Amino acid sequence: MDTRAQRARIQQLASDLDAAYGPQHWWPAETRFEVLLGAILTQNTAWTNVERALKQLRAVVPLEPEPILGLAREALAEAIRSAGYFNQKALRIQGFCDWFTRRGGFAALDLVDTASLRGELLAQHGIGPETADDMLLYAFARPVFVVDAYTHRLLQRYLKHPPTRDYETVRAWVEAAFVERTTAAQVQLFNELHAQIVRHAKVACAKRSPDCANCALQKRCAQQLP
DNA sequence: TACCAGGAGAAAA
DNA sequence: TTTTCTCATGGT
Repeated sequence: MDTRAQRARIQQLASDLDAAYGPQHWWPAETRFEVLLGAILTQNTAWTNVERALKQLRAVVPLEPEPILGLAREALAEAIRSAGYFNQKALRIQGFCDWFTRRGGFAALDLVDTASLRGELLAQHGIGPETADDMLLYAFARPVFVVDAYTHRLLQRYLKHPPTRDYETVRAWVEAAFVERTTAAQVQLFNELHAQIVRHAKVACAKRSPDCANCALQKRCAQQLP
């Protein structure tokens, strides 16, 4: 599939998902900093368990970097137990909070260009590409598309012959398909597109099931995988 | 009981 | 460089 056709197909996919599911109102959080916390807590974890962890943590300290840094590592881990991987995530959250405060918080980070900020986020222990892009898109309103396991699965079905599952390559495909839009429009579109892909994975193209009978994208989906 | 969930890092091959 | 292992709770 040539680049132009691929772009058109990704644009069609975004249009189909938007028609099928509409606005998803992501990211569910009361503050921008909660988005950052949630991005770490949700790593390989169902969101319902993240909500429990955030509720428990909020009962212990305000969801802000300094109070969280003031907690003992064990106390933080216990508070976020329900999100799973609690020892790892406690370490990651406090490391991230330390960087965030040293860097001057949102006031300073909002002034950093997107590529540099992404590099800084990826340099933090426990912040991989998906988590960094969650943060960039949903907390910093940067025009970055978040690739997840659902995205790989959906594009495999939708693009017929995807040449790669490489994170950066897939991210570049999707971002390139909307490069002519304004930054604000890209942020809005990537916000909904990622959320709608997650929504779609949950309600229709369930897991690895090859059955697309109830799929909202059935008409144009190239699925029909063996 | 087994599998999966809004991953990432370290170790092994 | 690529693959495999580990981390861990809660829902289905």
